[in-house]
Amino acid sequence: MATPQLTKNQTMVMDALSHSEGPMSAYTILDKLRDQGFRAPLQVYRALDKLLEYGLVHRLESLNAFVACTCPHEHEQDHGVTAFTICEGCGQVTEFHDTAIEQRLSALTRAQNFKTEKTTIEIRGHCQSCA
Amino acid sequence: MATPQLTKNQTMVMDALSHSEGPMSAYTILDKLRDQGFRAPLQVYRALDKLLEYGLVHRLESLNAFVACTCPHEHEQDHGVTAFTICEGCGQVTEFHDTAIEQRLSALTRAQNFKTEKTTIEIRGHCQSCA
DNA sequence: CAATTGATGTAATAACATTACATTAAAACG
DNA sequence: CGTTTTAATGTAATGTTATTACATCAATTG
Ligand SMILES: [Zn+2]
Ligand SMILES: [Zn+2]
Ligand SMILES: [Zn+2]
Ligand SMILES: [Zn+2]
Repeated sequence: MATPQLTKNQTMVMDALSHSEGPMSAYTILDKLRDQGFRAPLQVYRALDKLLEYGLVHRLESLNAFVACTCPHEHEQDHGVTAFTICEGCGQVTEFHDTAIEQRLSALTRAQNFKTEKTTIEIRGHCQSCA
Repeated sequence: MATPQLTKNQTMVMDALSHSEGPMSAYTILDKLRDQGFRAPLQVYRALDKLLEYGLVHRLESLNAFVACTCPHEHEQDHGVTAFTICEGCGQVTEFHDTAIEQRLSALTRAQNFKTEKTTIEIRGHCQSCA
């Protein structure tokens, strides 16, 4: 699915995430955008839903927060299994992809006849600077 | 860390999870235990904190819910990386462990000098029956 | 027994997310 | 162009998940 032109609200949320150092919760995004006219959580959640659908943003399940995708390649379609390291010290999030992991998980789920739709891999710990 | 004797509240929460078909949210557990004297969320959350610490229970980040550990071996200590398949259809959760995944993740995090404390792997999709 | 530590009870509040309904903007079509 | 349809937005209310604060009680320790 090619990414369509973003709407006004989608663009504002995307910009907020892109310019952020780390992940932000929906309510943090809302606060950042209040002086640009945002009033209600739903404005953020609706924009996030689309951005997630387009693959421009990822949700971090263990933080209830969102980050802009840092994949180098374009977001034309699904970019396979995405994994993250998340530093408890500085909040830094690093996105990475690994085909070995992907293939191993694929083999394991195939063995139990499980049809995968979405895979979450989040590694909490401390980065080099915060160790 | 050897698992100490469970307290009254911890035992009730553990039993509720053990006898449940699938994962339960903290508030669902609270409702199940109301007629056994539970009144407030904190009674559940405090018990869950301990059960998680002892490795008897796992938290599913993508569901905000909890399941009893189904590991065959005893819970004397950390049982490495735990992964789950979660069926969107019937709610069935399957816990599994794989050293290949564990080693690959270990290599990847070591490469970025990241010190792992907790790893979350959750695979959402449909089980064989619900495919 | 006094002091400390761990567990519990209760209320209030914070943080995260969705439902419902009205309105407006954009796209598709004759 | 005007009509129909679809997508996006605005707003309020509510639902769900989790924590803070403070008082009490029980078990352990010296
Ligand atoms: Zn990405
Ligand atoms: Zn750090
Ligand atoms: Zn387990
Ligand atoms: Zn199923």
